[in-house]
Order: sequence, then C-alpha cells, then structure tokens
Amino acid sequence: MAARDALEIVQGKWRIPIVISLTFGDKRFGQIQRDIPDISPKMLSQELKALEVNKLLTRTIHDTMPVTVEYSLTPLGKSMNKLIEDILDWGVYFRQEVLEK
Amino acid sequence: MAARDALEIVQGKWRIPIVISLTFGDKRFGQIQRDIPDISPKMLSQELKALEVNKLLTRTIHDTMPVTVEYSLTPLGKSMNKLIEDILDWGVYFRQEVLEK
DNA sequence: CCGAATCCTGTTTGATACTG
DNA sequence: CAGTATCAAACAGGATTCGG
Repeated sequence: MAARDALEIVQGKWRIPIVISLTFGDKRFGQIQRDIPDISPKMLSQELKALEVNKLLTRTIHDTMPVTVEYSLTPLGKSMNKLIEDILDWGVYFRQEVLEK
Repeated sequence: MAARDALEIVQGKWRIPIVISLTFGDKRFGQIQRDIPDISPKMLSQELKALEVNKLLTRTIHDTMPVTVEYSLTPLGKSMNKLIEDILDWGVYFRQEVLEK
C-alpha cells in the first residue's frame, strides 16, 4: 500500500512542520527552530537527518566563518506542497467542526 | 497552527488506514481487521475509539444475535477524502523517486 | 551559532491469551 | 463476533553536556 510508504515519511510530530518551514525558503538550523518553538535541538537534528535520508531536503555546508549550514527542500520535498495544503485545510475544517462546537 | 490539530488526529500507524478502509463502505470490526492484516485487535479497538471521540466515525450496535457492531465515517471523516487521495498519490510518487531508484 | 553525544523517562505499540 | 487483559518491547522525546 502506498499509504504506508507516505505515512512512514510523514509520521512524527515534527516532519511536516519542518517541511512547512522550508516551503517558505531555505533556512538555517536556528531559523527552523524559531519557526517551531517547542522543538528541541536534538529532535530537530534527528528529524532533519531523517528527511535528508529520504531525499526530501538537502543539507549544504557553507564554508564561511563561522560555518553555516543551510537546509533546502528537494523537488521531492516541494512535491509535498499539495499534501501539506490539504492538511492545513482539513485542520481548519476539523477545528471548526469539532473543537469549536 | 492548524497543521498541529490535523496531525494529532492523523498521527499513528493505523488511523489513516482505518479511515481508508471505511471510505469503501461501512464495516464491522473483523472486516476492518482483514483490510489491515497486521493490526492487533487491541490497536484496532483503541484507534477506533480515538477516531470516534474525534467525530471521524460512528459506532453503531445492531441488536441482532449475535450482536454486530458497525463503523461508519461521519461527514467529517469523509471530508478527509481529498487528503487521503493526496497521501496515496504522494506515496506513489515517493516510491518511484526514492525506493525504486 | 550549529549542532553531536549521552543518558534517561514515559508513552506507544505489539504478542498473546482470554471473555461475553 | 467484538473486543479486554496482561505483560513486554520499542520508540519518541526531553535534559543535559559538550565541541568546532
């Protein structure tokens, strides 16, 4: 089932939020962390790695001083755009129907 | 963030598969279990309850002999349709791009 | 600033057996 | 048929400390 493959990538509290953060442009570690206030550096580091392994994003080291590391979505990562929009849309709908009634 | 609300509902290995199973019609406990071969009765029971609490499905007891219980998506549950399609689509794409290359 | 490495905890999940 | 009960394993997440 294709759902299983997709779900495995998307599972966990943080991956979708990370991808969302990067849809608005390439970011550095600290910038992503600011977008997702309650993520610990450990989890961010760990999830970024997982997403890199699955080819959703790339990690580029800029040899500046001090070193900066930039994260950027791959085309595959960007292809989640539609999926993410639907998640957001559905989240809004769900909120109206359940949380606010 | 609306993403958070949606994600909380959708999280876990089994909820999406359960909703998928029910999009093809109302089902009974054992039928869902057959659709999702590796789910344990415990997990199925637990996740069905969670989905019921979140108003994604209803549980109807038919007073037959023996008793049968039928699960059926609510309009809110059905509203996940588009989301689920996109998950499946993206899963197929992901498979092509990563798993088969 | 951008992480890596360890250690530790609670929740989630699973295997299995059993019940009305 | 439609679940519960119990026990164990796995995993996610957090706290803290350290390094270039």
